[in-house]
Formats: sequence, C-alpha cells, structure tokens
Amino acid sequence: MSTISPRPLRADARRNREKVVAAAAAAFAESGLEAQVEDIARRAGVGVGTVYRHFPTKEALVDALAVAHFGRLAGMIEAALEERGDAWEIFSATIWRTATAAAGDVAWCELIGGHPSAVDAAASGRERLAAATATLVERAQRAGAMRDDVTVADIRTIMCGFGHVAAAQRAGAPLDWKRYLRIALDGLRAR
Amino acid sequence: MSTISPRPLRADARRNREKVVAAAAAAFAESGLEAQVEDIARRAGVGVGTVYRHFPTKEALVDALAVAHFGRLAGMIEAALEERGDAWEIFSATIWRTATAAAGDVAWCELIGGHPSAVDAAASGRERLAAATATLVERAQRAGAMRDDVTVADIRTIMCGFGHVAAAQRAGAPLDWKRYLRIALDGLRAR
DNA sequence: CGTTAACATGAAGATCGGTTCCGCTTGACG
DNA sequence: CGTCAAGCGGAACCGATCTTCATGTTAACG
Repeated sequence: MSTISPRPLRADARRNREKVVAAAAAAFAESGLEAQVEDIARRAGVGVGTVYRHFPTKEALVDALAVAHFGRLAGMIEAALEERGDAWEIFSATIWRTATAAAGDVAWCELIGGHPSAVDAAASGRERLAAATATLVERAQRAGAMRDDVTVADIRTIMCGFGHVAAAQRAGAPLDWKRYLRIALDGLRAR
Repeated sequence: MSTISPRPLRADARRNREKVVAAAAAAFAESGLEAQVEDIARRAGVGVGTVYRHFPTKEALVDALAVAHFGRLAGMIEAALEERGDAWEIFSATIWRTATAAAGDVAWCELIGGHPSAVDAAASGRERLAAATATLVERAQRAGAMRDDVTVADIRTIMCGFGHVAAAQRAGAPLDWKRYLRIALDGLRAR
C-alpha cells in the first residue's frame, strides 16, 4: 500500500529536502534529539520555514530518523542471520557491531535508550529488529552458549542501558560503554 | 565549618520549608526531575514564591535532593562494610538493596542514571559512595568471587544503566530492571 | 518569454516553564 | 495591643523553542 504521489517534487524542493535530512542527521548525531530546528536549518543552508515545509513537525523529523536508524539496526541483525559459524561468536560480534555503529551518534544512542518519542513511527523497524534478534538468541542458546532464561526483552533492556551509557559518555560522563557491553555480554553467557 | 545562622527561622517559615521539601521529594519521585515548580508548590500548599524563598532555584532543590539520595546510598554501602560473611553475597545483596530503594523513585533513578545537573552538590556523597564501593569490590575480588578486572568505575557504569532502565520502566517502557541487574551482576562474577 | 503554482524565507506568534516582585499577611517581641 | 521585619502569594515577566504566515522567489511548462 504505497502512497500515490499526486505531484512529483520540484527539483529544488527535492534538493532542499535532502539537505534538510542530511543536516538533521548531522545535528542530531552531534547534539542528540534536543538539537534545535534552527540549527538544522542553518546547517542545511535553508530557512526554518523550509524545514517545516518538508516535515510538519520536529517530531516528524525525529521519526524519520528513528525509522532509518532502527531499519539499519534490523538490517545488521538480519545480515548476521546469514552467517555461519559459532553461534555465540556471531551473536556477540553482531551486538558489538551494532553498538559501535550507534555509539558515534548521540541521537541514535538516545533512540536505543528508549526515548519516548518516535517510538511509534519506528515500530515496524523495531519489530524486524526483535524478530531477527530472537532468532540470533535462540541459536546461541541451542549451541549452549547463552543462558536459557534470556529473552529478546532482556537484550532490549541491556541495549537500552547501553544507549544511555553511550549517550552520557559522549556528553562527557566518565563512563565506558565498551566496559558496559563486555560485562553485560558476559552476564548473558551460559556458565 | 558550620554556617552561623544570623537569624533563626520563623516558626511558620520552618514549617513551610519542610512542606516544600516533602512536596518536592514526592513530586520528583513521581514525575522525575522535570517535575514543575508549580506542582511542587501546589502539593506543599504554598505559592511558588514560597518555594523560591527557601530555594533560590529549582536546581538548588534538586541539589538538596541529590545530596540526600547519594548520602543515603553511601550509608547503605558503608553499612554493608560492617557485615561479615561471604563477600559476594554481601556485595550482590547490597547492590540489590540500593537498587530496590532507588527503583521506586523516578528522580533517584535519574540521578543515578547520571543526569548532568546536581552532580556537583552531591559530590561528597558520591565520593563516599565510591570509596565504600571500592572496598566492597575489593573484598569480593579477594574472595575470588568477582572478576579481577572490575573497577568501581564499572559499578558506576552498570548502575548508571540501571538508573535509566528503572526510570524508563517506571515511565511505562516494557523493561525490567530486575532482569537487568541479574544479568549485570552475573557479568561481574568470576568465571 | 509569460504565467502560475510550488516553494523559500525569517520575522512574528504561541507556548511552556522557571523566576521575579510588589502588595498583603503574620509571627515575634516589647 | 501595636509595631514591623520576615514571610507569603501568585500574577506578571522572561528566555528559550517550536510553529505559523505573509511576502518574495523560482522551477515548470506552453
């Protein structure tokens, strides 16, 4: 059910839209979700009005970003499902890979951390993410490498904590998300 | 170096101050640090002006709360140092105890989670907390029950994640701070 | 080239939450 | 009881942000 686009976007409008999206991604990555619309407009080299022409609300912009980020995460996990080899290795390497990707982007960390907004729009991405993760977890458990009582919800919880730690670290807190992950992953492992 | 109080507080003023402190604690516990001054005043049954008479700033109010909370945490850890018995048992039971105490109070969770503000005022509490925790960790390691590479900073990181997870859970997120703690503590344990 | 609908702009508007301040009230004290 | 400084109330103020809108600009198309 793709939406029919009654009118194709004008050339300059399309260009500006892309500039806005890129600027928003950069601003959010650097300052987190509280980045200001005016800053985004400035980075994009357009007026705030233009931002609002393409996205009715700042939240819509965040939503778009959330969809992209969660989609990317889902893609990474789904790709891991194709890999062959030690199930625990695949699982932990995948977690590290996704965490490393997210850690450099404050907004991404905040979204993973479970920021209330934008959750709805990214719902389908979250679904895919959860489904793929469930398979990954199951395989690790079948291999006897992961505690049997672990569920996808636990992974989500762990990653929620990760997002917060990573965001805080980037904001200057004396924390270390890599230490966090090492400990958490060890906690997931079978004894 | 106790501050000399040039004028003892008037009776009604002292009463009001206490009401404000209690109301603030309740409001913050329920709504987190973003609880509004007006709400605090309403709960206390006073005007906002009265709140500001006793605390020059909302931040000062948060600071006072932070000092109290971190002091309480430090007290709990210090009390644990007096206990005799299995070092790991003492350590993990203490973590559970502190976490359980904090989990019912959104603001407390947020403070543990590392909310930027109020950190300075509670510095001494944090110091005590860190010192006592260091001893607890060291003992658990001497007993061979905790991984040798774990440091106080790791505990702080873990608890930072805990604070966020617990706060999010209280805000309605489908998370479980107990599961989080179980996994994290297992990750700290020696293999 | 002319027409026009789409688009861009950024100052002004709306809102929200912390903070101030002035007029009124009240506890303290002789 | 009278005086008055301390204390109180809460409407008004202020700064920060998101959002709108009236006006000017430009791509698209014949």
